[in-house]
Amino acid sequence: MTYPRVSNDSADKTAGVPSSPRFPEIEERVLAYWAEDDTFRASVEARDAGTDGENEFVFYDGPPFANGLPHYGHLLTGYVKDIVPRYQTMRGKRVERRFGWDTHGLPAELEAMRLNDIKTTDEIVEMGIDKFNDACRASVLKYTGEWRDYVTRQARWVDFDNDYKTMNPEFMESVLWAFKSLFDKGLVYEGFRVLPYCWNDETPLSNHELRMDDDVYQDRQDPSVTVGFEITTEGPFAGAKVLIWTTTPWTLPSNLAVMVGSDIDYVAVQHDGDRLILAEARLGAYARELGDEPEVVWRGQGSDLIGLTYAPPFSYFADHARAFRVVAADEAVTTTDGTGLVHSAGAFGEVDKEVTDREGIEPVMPVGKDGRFTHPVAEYAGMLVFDANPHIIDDLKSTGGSVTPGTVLVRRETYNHSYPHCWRCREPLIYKGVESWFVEVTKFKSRMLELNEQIRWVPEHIKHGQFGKWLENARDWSITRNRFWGSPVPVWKSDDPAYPRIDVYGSFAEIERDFGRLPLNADGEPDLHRPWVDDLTRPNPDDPTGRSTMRRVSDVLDVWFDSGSMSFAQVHYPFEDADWFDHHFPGDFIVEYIGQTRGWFYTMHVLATALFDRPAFSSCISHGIVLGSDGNKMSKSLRNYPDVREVFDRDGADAMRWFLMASPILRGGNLVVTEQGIRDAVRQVMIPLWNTWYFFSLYANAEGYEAKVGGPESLASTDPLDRYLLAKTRQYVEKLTAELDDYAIADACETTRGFLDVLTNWYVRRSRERFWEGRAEAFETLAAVLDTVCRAVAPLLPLTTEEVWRGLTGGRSVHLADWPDASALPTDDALVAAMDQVREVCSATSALRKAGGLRNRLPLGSLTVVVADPASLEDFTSIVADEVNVKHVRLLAADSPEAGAYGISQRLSVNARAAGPRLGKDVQVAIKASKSGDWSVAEDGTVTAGGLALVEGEYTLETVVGSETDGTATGMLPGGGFVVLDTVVTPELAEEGIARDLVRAVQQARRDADLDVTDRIVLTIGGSTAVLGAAGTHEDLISKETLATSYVIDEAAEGTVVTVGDGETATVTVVRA
RNA sequence: GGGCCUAUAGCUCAGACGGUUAGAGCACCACACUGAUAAUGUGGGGGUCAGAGGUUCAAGUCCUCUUAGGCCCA
Repeated sequence: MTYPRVSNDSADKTAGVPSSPRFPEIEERVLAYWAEDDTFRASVEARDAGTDGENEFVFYDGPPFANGLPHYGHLLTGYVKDIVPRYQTMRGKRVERRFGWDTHGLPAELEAMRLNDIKTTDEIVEMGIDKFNDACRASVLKYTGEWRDYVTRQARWVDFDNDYKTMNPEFMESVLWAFKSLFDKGLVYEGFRVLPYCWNDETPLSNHELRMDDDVYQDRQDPSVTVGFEITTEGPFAGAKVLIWTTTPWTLPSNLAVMVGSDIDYVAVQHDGDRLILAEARLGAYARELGDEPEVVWRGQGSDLIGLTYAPPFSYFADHARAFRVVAADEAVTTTDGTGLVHSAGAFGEVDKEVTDREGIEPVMPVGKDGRFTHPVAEYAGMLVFDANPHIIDDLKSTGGSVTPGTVLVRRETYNHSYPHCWRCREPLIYKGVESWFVEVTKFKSRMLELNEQIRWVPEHIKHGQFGKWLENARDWSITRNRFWGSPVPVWKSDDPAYPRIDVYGSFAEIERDFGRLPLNADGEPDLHRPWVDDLTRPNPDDPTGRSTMRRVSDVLDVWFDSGSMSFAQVHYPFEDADWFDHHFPGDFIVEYIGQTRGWFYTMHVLATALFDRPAFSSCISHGIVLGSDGNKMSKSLRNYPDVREVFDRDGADAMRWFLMASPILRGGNLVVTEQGIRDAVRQVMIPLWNTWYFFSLYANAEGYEAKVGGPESLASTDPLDRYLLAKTRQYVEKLTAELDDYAIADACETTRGFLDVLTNWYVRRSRERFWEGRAEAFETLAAVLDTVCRAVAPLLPLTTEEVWRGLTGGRSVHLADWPDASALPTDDALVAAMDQVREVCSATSALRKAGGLRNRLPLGSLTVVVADPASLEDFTSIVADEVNVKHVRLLAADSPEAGAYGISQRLSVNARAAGPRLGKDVQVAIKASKSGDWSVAEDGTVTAGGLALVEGEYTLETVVGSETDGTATGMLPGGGFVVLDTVVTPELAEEGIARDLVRAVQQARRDADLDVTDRIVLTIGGSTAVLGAAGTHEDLISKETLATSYVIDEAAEGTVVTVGDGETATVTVVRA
């Protein structure tokens, strides 16, 4: 037993290579071997980093937030994160791969709140921030073990021991450094911003959280009101009323302005003694109140109204500076609903805030963090804003409470609309202004766009599409959250506005310098988390009275600030490894799903631009979204996707890898996960590869042959099939290398699938006999190709190729091997082209047999192949003869007289690409003529079609052959030329056909008897006269093919009854010799 | 409402520069082949290339609009 030379199979070593492998079991054994052998570490360390890391390929792991188990999306990304580094490693690069964990943020806090059954931030404070943050820490670490299991099982090589976590003090110190650096560059400021806000959870939500679930937007019924505000500007409009419409009546006490569109047409109409102003386009919608043909007393545009002042609907902020004016907001005002005039409540809407800022109006905030009204809105104080709506409407109707006289309620109704709800508590959100610190992204946006030009995006359209557009519209980034579990905002402020001072810290050392100590947690370790960092206070140095204190602002940083910092924070830059970082930035490669264009890709790019004036990464694959088997988002409750562990156990990690990597998802499309698709990967790729290996081992073992992979014999065969395979392998490796260099992983899979098809369904099938004969050059060739293919496919099927390659070579690991050198393989494009033509010849001949009802085992006399260059096929006539089972193959030149004799007619086809530009419109005439037969060839060879002379190159003339004549059948070849099959069945041929049928019957009997391929047999054949005759004539053939050492022909023999030839009956008996 | 992507066989997708008979894999049917194969080969059915208009001698391909889906933004 020579093969497998090494196997991880602890079972019977003498069993050889299994013909029907159980891939998941093989995978488990390979994984165990890797773990024991520490192959991953060896593969990294086998490559030298080079001077200043010039030989390193830098990969950044985008940190997942591990608050649940990995799903297909994570696995998909993980496979890409494995393939590219594996490939680069084999190309000779040193590729460190550190796993990263995103640990901070609201999801962790919410999980901790759920586990501790608390609902509000007050309860968190009550519980103790230290205890709460301990709970957060525990919750984010809860799944790390499972993640490691899944990632290991999927055969992703990544360093878990030397990982990074965003909550580690070193990481957080680098984050502080980043904040301080931005502050020092003048790129950080404190401001006030409107965000979606959950009053129940007492937290603003990021856009990301807003869209956490599909059902965040739910239909909701809200009251909607149309209210008129009285104009106070002296002049023609005095006393008229501007009509506004809102679905949030509770924002009316905070009204600060009315927005109009400058170019929108407005009218004033007379109604019950009032003049009401609204958009002309909205008159119809108010017919109920205003009548079908209201009396229009004024017409104009929004620009005519701008600057008018009005009495605010409520008197709470009556003296507010610069407020209660009609202002322009062309981008925000439409006439699709409402009145064409929009009320602006400053801090309760994004557009509202933008407009009031522009107009220099300070926002007001009479709503507390719990969503209840506060001072000065006395009538509704303590009421949740939604609960206050009916009271506010009642007061508007009766002009009661603090409603300003002159304000009128024109209409009240209920309004159904899609409204955002908190993804966690399902309560309706409000928009609310909150204090926040910002990175002034707008200041360096143009530089971000410039640096984006240096990034290679896959797919390419992301660069100027989704990512580029997002950059163009970048707004300042709100980086603080009024929460608990996160990196602290390293800002200390004086608590007395009379003595203002702000200190920003960028390191432990700076903190220790000013506070005399480090923030220490309960275990006495330096810890930048709350509450420890909050404990650091000191007297305000700028306060001569000594009474005011420097206190940290209570916010923590947005988690995206953490993950955007990973490139430098994972190595504790600039406190350690500053030199290393300098040579490893930007990173060479990152990959995540397309949504990260506004997440991780974006925050990495923002911070890299602002801090280093460089992009953070050179190449980025941005893949699509994985969908369930029904085309919808994967959902646990719908059970619309196969269980990950079940797939690992049943089909294996390589099958799943192939399915995902070969799919359109890496070109930016979406992917529907189906079990069928995963099984197809096994069938189309893994089994062909494995069976080629099994085939090799079967015959090499039978022969006791050991191939010398890598030796001079490997590529030395002169056999045409071997030379063809080697040349084809070279083409394959060249193509694959180019594709992987381009990150075109799906293309690489398709290329591989096509190559394996040639390998197994042409080379191996056509070479069976030579292997059976034990031909050394065949073994050497196939071994060399298997070695090459294993190495080339190793990144795409790391587990399967490992088992095959080690079994073939006895080496330590295919992943320690070098990427195959295509240039070492013979190049012979002509040979490859000739073989492709040979396959066409066989294909065409098979079709003729099929049409003529001539079964394949029946030998035929001859096949004539008529092609342009018959010499190129000379080496392959025996292959053709064997493949299509004919006695002789004749090659004829297409222009030879004899070939002409087969021709029935000629066909003219016009090459439109060549003739079109010259002939213009007439080319259509020529084409039509060529099809209808209205063309001719003159004596001198001039071709005329439809009366138009064609010049050389504008047409091709082909000989067309008929389907059948007596005793022959003819068929066209796709690339030009044709084949002529001699269909005459002589008695000799018929007899040999029967003999072949007998061989087949005996082989089946051998199998049925469970004989080994090398077992010798005693064979007895009986049957009709024709059968006995064939068995006698072809005794040599039959006994050789079936390994019969004893060969008996006995008319009366009993045995398995089979039908052979043209309805003849035979009996065969097979006994092991 | 805006931006990007997608729309080709029952399914999943290819289709440089526009070139006149639009391909592949899977699935289906028939036949053949099979001592490596869970296969394979041959043939067959299956297409208004989402729709409409335009440019052109010629459009699946280029332009405009529309429709549907996805992603993002508002």
